[in-house]
Amino acid sequence: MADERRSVLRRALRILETVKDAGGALSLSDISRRSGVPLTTTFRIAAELHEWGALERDDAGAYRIGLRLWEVATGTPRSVGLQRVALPFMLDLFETTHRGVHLAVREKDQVVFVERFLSSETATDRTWVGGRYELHSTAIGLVLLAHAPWDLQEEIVTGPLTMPSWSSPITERELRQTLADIRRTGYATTPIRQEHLSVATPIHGSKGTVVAALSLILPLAESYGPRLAHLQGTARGVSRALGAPQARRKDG
Amino acid sequence: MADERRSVLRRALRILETVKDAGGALSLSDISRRSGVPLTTTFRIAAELHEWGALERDDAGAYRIGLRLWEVATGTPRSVGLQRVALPFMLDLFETTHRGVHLAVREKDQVVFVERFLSSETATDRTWVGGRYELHSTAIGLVLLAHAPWDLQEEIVTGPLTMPSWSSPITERELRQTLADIRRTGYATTPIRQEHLSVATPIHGSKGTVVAALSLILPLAESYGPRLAHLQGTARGVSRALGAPQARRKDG
DNA sequence: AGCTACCTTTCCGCATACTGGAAGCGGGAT
DNA sequence: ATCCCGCTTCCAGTATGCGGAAAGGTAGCT
Repeated sequence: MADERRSVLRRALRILETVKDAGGALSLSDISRRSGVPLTTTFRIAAELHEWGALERDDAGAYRIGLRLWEVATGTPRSVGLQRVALPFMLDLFETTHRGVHLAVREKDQVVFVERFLSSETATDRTWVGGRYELHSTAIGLVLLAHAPWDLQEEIVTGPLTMPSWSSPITERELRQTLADIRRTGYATTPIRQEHLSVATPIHGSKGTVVAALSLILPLAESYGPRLAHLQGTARGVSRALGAPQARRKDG
Repeated sequence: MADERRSVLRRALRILETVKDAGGALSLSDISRRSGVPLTTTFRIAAELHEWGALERDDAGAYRIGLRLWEVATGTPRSVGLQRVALPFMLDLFETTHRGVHLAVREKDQVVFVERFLSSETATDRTWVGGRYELHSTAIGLVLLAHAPWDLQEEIVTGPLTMPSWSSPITERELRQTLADIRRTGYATTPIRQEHLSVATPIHGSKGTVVAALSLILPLAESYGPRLAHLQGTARGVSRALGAPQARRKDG
């Protein structure tokens, strides 16, 4: 908050995010309190956002995210564009395996889930579409990290490696080794809450670089060999549909 | 352009929309030209949007809609919220009928498609998710119009009733009758390009009002009776999942 | 009814944050 | 080597956004 300069635009975006984070509808005063933007200013900006359609008001007058903003977001190449291509492949994988399927991309130093299907047994999964998570603590994030720009990898590898409570800690050395293994073998695995195993593999874009990752959640008991082949086949299918070069091995 | 007062926010939103409408990535100068915002100003605003994540830059430096904006749009109740609830019902309907299925809501005087599945034979369909269309020229729009606020209905009914080229013109009197019929029978039909028939029915929200509509695209030759029952059953399922009161008939 | 409490909206003088032309930079084409 | 086009930085002027104060609204309580 300290270094955040004043600016209508920044405040407007903060207001949008505040409303989004609330989940439901928010009153004007609520927005003002939660965002830290003075009430009068919130009023003015919210009114403008409402006029345009980025915010809507329900019958009680409370604000929520507007359809027009969603329409614009419909044009996001890395989420909607990717999702549109990947959906049929994911559905196919889901129907044949009946295991949780996740599709994610990297946004800076985090992983963002773009689409997912949950099997009944993994329905307790805490992730959600549009949510952000650490790169180094899940298989899907590790795949994305292993193919991220070198300086980002260094930054994360040498940074604090906090892990989920149910997972064992990891050292810098181990993580480096893990990332190298992922690049070599083409897939990553991580246990999930001592009951399941997440297996993830990269998806390549038209320039051959890794643009996303696909993962499958399996019961720990199940051997993952056959599923991995299926997962990788699906990922290859998506990559091909995205126009990826058919090279045998290509890292970005 | 004349009455549109200057304002960073308005210009920022216009820039976002310009980038969205372009479909792909746009250079800074392109954004400036297309949006009519002076180059320097475009530069400043685009930089701010980029910093926040509402815009991204590809490797050529061109701008496209950013993931962060999409994340915020993930919290849009009327599209994503509705879609999340309706998806399984729609998939079920699609799998049993193998006909095009559309889900749409009303935004002011237009219909916006929120989700759809196309059968192979209706793949030439010109609509797209996030697209806007006239309320009075499709079955799904007519359903939404029939349950819209009275003054909006009046405005449209008495306004210019332009129709798609392949469709026959309609008079004010006919349209009023059509809307009344829709409210009475609970569904609407319109022919689509002389080959198909669109059948649509309303979806009710937790307050009993019509919040969306569902449609099915059938070959004109096929009798729509059985499909209509299926469609209405699906719509009832979605309404129930949205917490709609189980009333036999309730108009909003 | 009257009172209180809270939320929304309007008002307005102040000054700050936005503006956009001009000029400098860089890179690709002729 | 020169031109052209697009991106970025600079800067002085002022339009535009700012936010406290006070006026409407509405709901709940005594």
